[in-house]
Amino acid sequence: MILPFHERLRRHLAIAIADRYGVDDATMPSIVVQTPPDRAMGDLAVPVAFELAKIVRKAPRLIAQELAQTLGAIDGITAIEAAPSGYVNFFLDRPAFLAERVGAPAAAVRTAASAGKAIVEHTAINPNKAAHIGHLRNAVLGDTLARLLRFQGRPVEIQNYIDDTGVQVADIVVGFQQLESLGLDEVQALAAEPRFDYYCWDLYTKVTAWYEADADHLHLRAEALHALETGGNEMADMAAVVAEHIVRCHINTMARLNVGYDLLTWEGDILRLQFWARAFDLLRNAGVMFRQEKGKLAGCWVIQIADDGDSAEAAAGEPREKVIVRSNGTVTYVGKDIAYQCWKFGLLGIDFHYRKFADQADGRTLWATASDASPTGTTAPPFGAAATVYNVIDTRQAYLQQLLVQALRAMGHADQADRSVHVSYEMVTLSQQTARALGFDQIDPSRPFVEVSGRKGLGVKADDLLDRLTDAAGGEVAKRNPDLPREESARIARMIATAAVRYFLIKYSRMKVIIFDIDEALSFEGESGPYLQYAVVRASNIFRKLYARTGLDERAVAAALPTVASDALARGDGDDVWGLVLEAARLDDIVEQAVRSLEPSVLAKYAFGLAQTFNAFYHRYPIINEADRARQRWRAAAALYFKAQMTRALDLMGCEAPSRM
RNA sequence: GCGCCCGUAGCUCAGCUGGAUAGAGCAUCGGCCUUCUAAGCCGAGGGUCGCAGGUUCGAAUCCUGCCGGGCGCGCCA
Repeated sequence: MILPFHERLRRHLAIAIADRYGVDDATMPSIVVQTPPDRAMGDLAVPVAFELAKIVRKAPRLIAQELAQTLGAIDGITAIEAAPSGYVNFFLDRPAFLAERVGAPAAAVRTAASAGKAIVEHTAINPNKAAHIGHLRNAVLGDTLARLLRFQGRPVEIQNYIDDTGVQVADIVVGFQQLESLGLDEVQALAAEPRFDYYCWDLYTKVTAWYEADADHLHLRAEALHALETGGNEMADMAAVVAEHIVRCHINTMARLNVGYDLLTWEGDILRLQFWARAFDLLRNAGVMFRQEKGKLAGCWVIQIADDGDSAEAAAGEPREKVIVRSNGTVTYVGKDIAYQCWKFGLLGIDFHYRKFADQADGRTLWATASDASPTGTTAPPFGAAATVYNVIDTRQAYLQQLLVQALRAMGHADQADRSVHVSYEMVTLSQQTARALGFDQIDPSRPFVEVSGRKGLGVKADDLLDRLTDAAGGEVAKRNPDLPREESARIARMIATAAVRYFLIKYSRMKVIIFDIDEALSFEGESGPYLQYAVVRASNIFRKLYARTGLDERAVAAALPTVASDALARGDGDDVWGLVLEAARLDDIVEQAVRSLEPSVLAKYAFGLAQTFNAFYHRYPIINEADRARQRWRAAAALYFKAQMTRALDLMGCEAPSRM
């Protein structure tokens, strides 16, 4: 909508209410604009008469009637009716509304860019094994959020944190050395092979079992971890090889889902560039962090936790403290995270060096942090220093994220604390059936689901899932479109697989545990990504034929509309056609709502409903064979508008609309 | 023990800042392919919105307390 229609309506109503009832700004009830359940009732509905009933001491029905009279003519609105129930209902000027939108460029940018840059951090998979469906939920949520923000005109920077110096990578190094007896060169050669991430997936499982078999083995992990943090040794070199190659595997997997990034932030660089030392000073000088001298945490640097609940410590009369620097001088995960978060807001006063990491399919360059200045002299765009930071991390880390915000606030950065958003979401688990199908027999049948575990190798690998979906989609495409060149058919199969996965992971609200069932995920019917794509394909087919037959093109359809009178959109007969138009017009509001609630599922549900509306329209109102030219044009215009809006919705979900399927 | 999340149809889930008869997909049953691709459409059955109170003209939605399930609370990340 060019000028938010609801806002204009609210203003008119506020004036009318003030005029008629003498209600001033202070007592003015909030005016909610909603959609009536039935198109015949109206296009917009306002229940404000219920609120006013209290103030004015009159029946809502009467108030609604009086408001409808008082309002008078409003541009773009053809009728105002007071429903017996007490609602005030508005009818839009249907032909004008549609004519204005058909063929119009992408929806208007609403949020001013002045809101500042947003950083969205997502994915952050430990670079020691293949990505699984749990990781996909994170990436898809983050990527969709980034697209939604960009749609609103917000500058967005997508970062992917790479924990290349953590225990998980250390475990793989231990595995190579202890279990496979491989040296650096051999690992290097192995890493260059395809599916290195799959190889490590299995190795990781073996190492875990090896630790469990003998607890003495664990000291080797500690050794490796220390070597990784120190750097400049064979273990660290091997870890670097592993991490670099696994990250490339992850990037390729994500690219299959149209997920891309702007920057990879390597933990190793945070360590080498002394980001932590800087954050340490800031925390200490602000008095947030101090050295504990007594008790069991003696020798640690800790921060006190604002804890209103009663933890074991609080019950014992001890203040709750979180260790930031261990007594052996190493920094914890929380410490590194605080440093990173500070850098994201530009509070550290120092920056990374950068290197080009890869070129991505959409043309964007993927950069990575570096510890040394680039010898080639390529200059990277400015990174960090955001106004808002969205961290997409599962809900199990809610406590840590809360801590991070507390630390920022305690350091005196209340503003940044307020703009640190934890986009939390529930985990992806496996259905009993799917876990069994994967060959896991040690499953407790009394539990509602089976938790995915990278350590145990229990999970559906992302690439396996995508392969299966692509195969299935390819078969369907070939069956329906035997004349399609193989290459084209493969391209479409990929689009369908992507949409199937992305939609599946987006349709649940964030705080719902997804119990992944392979058969359900493989379905292309009903509420699924392919269903949405199919609706667009049907619309495309209409226009391919219509243009060929009539010589009209999109422009001609749009241009001819304002002069064509028809009951195709009239109240009564035209309700269905108009219903499609109005539904398609809601995209902007939906995006707004999805961002406000950080809930991409809102967009998914809307898109599905819109596709359903179109499919019903499609079956009832023929276009090509419609003899009445005026009707044909208005219907074509409605379908055209649907196609444009649905394509935008798909794009926001990271999905493409195939030409055929 | 404390904190957070979930509880709506047989199953999986929507239900926007409280508002017009509680919706969808899957599953079941019954229709629709000489007419824009049936990955579709139309119809039927199926719900004490976990339970009990409270606020309100009005509660699936807000508040309180229970019940059931999940997760988190480390010198791990």
